[in-house]
Amino acid sequence: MAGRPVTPGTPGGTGSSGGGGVAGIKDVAAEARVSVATVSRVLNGNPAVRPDTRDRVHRAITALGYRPNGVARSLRTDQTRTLGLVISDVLNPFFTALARAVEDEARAHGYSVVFGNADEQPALEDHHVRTLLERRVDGLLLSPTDDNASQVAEVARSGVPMVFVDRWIPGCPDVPVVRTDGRAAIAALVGHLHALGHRRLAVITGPSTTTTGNERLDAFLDALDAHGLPTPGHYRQEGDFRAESGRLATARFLDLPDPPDAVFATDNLMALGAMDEIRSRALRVPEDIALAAFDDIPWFLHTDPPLTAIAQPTEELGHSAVRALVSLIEGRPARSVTLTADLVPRRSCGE
Amino acid sequence: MAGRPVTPGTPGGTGSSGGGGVAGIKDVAAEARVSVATVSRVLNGNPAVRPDTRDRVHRAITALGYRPNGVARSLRTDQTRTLGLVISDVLNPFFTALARAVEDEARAHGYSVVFGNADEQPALEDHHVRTLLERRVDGLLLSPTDDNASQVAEVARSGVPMVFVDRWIPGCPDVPVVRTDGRAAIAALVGHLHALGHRRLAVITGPSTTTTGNERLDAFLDALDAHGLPTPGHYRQEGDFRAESGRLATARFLDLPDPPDAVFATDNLMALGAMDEIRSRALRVPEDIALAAFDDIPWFLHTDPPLTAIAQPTEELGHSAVRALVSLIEGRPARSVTLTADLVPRRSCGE
DNA sequence: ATCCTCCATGTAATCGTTTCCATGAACTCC
DNA sequence: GGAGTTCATGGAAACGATTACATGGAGGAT
Repeated sequence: MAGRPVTPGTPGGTGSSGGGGVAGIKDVAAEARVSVATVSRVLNGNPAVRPDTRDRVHRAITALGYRPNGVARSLRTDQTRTLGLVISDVLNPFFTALARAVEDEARAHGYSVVFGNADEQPALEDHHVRTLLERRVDGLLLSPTDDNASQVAEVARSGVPMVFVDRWIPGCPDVPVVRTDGRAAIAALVGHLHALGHRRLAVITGPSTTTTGNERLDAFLDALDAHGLPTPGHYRQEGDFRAESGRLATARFLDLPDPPDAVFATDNLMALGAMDEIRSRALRVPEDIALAAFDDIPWFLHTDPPLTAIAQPTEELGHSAVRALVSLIEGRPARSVTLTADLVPRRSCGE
Repeated sequence: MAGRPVTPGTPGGTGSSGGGGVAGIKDVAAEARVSVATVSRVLNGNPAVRPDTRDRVHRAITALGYRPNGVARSLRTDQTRTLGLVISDVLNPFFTALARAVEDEARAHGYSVVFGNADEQPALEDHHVRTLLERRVDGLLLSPTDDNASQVAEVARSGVPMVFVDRWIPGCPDVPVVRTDGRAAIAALVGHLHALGHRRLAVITGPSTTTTGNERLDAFLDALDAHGLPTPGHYRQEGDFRAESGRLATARFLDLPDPPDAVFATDNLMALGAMDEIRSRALRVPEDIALAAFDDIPWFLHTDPPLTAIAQPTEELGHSAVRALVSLIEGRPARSVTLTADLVPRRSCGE
């Protein structure tokens, strides 16, 4: 609120040094007996500085413990060397792994990453996009929570480069999409379930406002069709990609007069919820009901039983997304990238 | 590298608007036919603006899609409304949950959070601290990877408020510590194991350069002592808080002529590694060997068998840490906070 | 010896805000 | 009706860096 009081100061004086504040470029210049321009040149590796001058400046820098002010630098150069990443849910291990991959690749390119956790709430997502834009990030990585394009329009208007990762919003031809195509893996999963004798296959989808939610459902229905399996509406429940919704959906399935003999959760958190519910009813997986999930995580190896899952190349996803975004930032074009997912069969669907 | 070329521009002209760039406060002022000072007042909720003027400015803002430049604002006000959080490992669900709690509380106070993932590497941690300091975060939340205090000294010198969370560095009396005391819970765990008949208790510790590593080991040894149990050196292996080290340590234990009948992993990732190794040898938990972990996570309910764990109040930890840091930032004093952990017994140590 | 070139360095404008102070208009009060 | 108040607004100086342009000295060519 209050801000810092502005003291008039001595015009042409030592500048920022004054009393006991943090050393500024002027202090370094004074200490090294050169101009601020020269200090700046040394800072930026400009070769037009004599070696001895350069040394003198370096000594002054260490003597004063000077650290360049990134804010001032950003204002002048109009770049923050910062990327914004808005993800849907930090507690979801898939997004955590993605975030980590993004940070790694960004650091390799000399960028920091500011995260925003949308928690699957469009309003929070909006908040983060707005904040990141105000902070003038050089580029934005977005995994949209719903298909509301209002924020995206704003971003586009602001001219900030943007890339969609994992999920995207239809009708944004200028925004590259880096994602995984799960169709083939889902088809393989349905084949796997069919081969193991399961015929009543149910699915817990994500929100229909997300592309991943729709795509996974479509692929699942197509695959059922290909195997001549029925697709009754009550074998389909919409979740919100979080554990509780998976539990609820599973409860509805199990309350049915003819419960499914296999459940496919379209993300790992909903699979966790499904397991909660199945366990609370003292049912066994896969004998009583089979279970499979989209997104593989290390814990799935050790669940009871080990869970069959569809694994995305998460790391590659994050790296590609950053590469695309950096291209855009540096004025080069960027193309969309589509990777493929793999089925990892374990015991949860049967032997 | 190149930066933006600086064009001389018309002195006293329209300023930043010029061609097709992003609208600046000058453009808003021109559009609303007021001075930039008035626009700034409206932006900052200064009451000394006539309502009709305020409306005019608001209309201009929306008409131009103006978004204040946070970088310029930060330069002027000397605050970024940003907190830095350097955590040891994003892939560790404990830190993920912590990060989420931190972000929530920070947002409630009007701050954004910039994350740095140290990946348990001191060099990376240094990099992030340096970067965050250059970006002039208003405060720093640190969970130090080792006990090297060099970076901390730098931070202290830079005058940036700092709070340690979870782990800390001894000998920094001015830095508040927000952490969990696990001693009682560890004593309870040892009692639990003893009551179930286990006598050969082994521990996988964290690095001895971390306070949490030392504290958990000490508490464990003290508890063993209290029960009159031996503490042979080969029942102690130092890990690095990551899965692979837990696997390795467990392998060493199992290769012993007299392997332990219970293993306590001092974090969840090392417990995961331990399970990997136990499973690969076709041993059963808890019949062949009991297993318990520090840090509880949702998946532990569904592992085979459900894992006994020590749960930290993660959310409260994150919230308290942010509150302490915000206090410091606003010039108020901040006290250290110590919370307590609880034992959550499940099947992995016996019935 | 003179002029030209090149190189290292300094001077000052600039980025987009915030905020101190000055200004002038509209009131109030006697 | 004049003097003092209050109030809304504008002008201009910062914040700390980068960088175009000016400057002056050394060295080379003639």
